[in-house]
Amino acid sequence: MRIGELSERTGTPPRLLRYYEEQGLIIPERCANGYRSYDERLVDRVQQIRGLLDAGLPTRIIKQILPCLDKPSTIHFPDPTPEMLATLECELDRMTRRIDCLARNRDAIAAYLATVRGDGVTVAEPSSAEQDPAQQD
Amino acid sequence: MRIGELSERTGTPPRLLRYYEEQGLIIPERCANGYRSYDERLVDRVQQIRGLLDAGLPTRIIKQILPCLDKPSTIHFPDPTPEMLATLECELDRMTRRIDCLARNRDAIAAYLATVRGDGVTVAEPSSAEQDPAQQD
DNA sequence: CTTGACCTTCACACCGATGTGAGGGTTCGA
DNA sequence: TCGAACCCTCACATCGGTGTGAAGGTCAAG
Repeated sequence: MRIGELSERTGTPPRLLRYYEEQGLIIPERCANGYRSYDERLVDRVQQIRGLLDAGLPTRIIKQILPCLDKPSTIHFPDPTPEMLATLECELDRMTRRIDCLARNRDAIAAYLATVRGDGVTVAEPSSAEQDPAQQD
Repeated sequence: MRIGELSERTGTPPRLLRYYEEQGLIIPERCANGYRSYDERLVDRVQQIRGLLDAGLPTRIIKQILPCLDKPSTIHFPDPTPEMLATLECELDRMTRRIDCLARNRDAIAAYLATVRGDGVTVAEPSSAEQDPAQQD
């Protein structure tokens, strides 16, 4: 598919698709006329990229971890250098910390919302601290 | 404490502490000589801010959600407007999506690392897909 | 053939988070 | 009293992700 279609299907401006390419995150084919030609799988990949960018990872890092995340076979990466592994471990760690931070704050927001909505208890008075755990997301 | 100590204790450059103040995220006292004076609790708060920033939230949003996250009493916020609640729900949602994305990719990285490290299986050959689920974080 | 929708590259601009430095005041110890 | 180590404000620079426009090539439909 060409850039317009990928743009629509991923909700990503063409400019950004070119930017991601420039950063080495995706590598489209080229048609005879110079147009970019994207593989179907790049739809998912682009959404993955956007998600990671939104979560605060820079393209430099995303580029490093993407090759390890290809679904087909889990081991797309023949010869990972030790420093590569170290980088991955480091990022693994950072991501875990991010997740913890987000989860903690999300839960706090959820609790706040549950409280102000008066889900069984009428605001103020931090006395009892139990009710049904129906806060599924 | 003054800005230097807070800076050291949070690993945050003084410039950023001033920036966070400018953005309304923290509001230090002022000594007679004009120096900023930070409350002990701001150590945690600053770290929380940094975590959220690192997780991709802009200061504008952090400023909105911080008041709902004060530990002492969960209901620091007397009169939340409906649009405020809508904002919070929206952010709750975004954070959940971020968490999902991060968790998914983190797990994939962990799986990759487990594989290349040869944790019981010797690389290549994507044949069997089971081993002990000992990937606790 | 022309028009319009699509694509190309290039370049400049914006915004938010952060770095850095100038110019100047305060405090404390030598 | 002097110097070092703080602090202040102000302002400009950088960097990454993104927006936008100019100048031009390709292609299908009228």
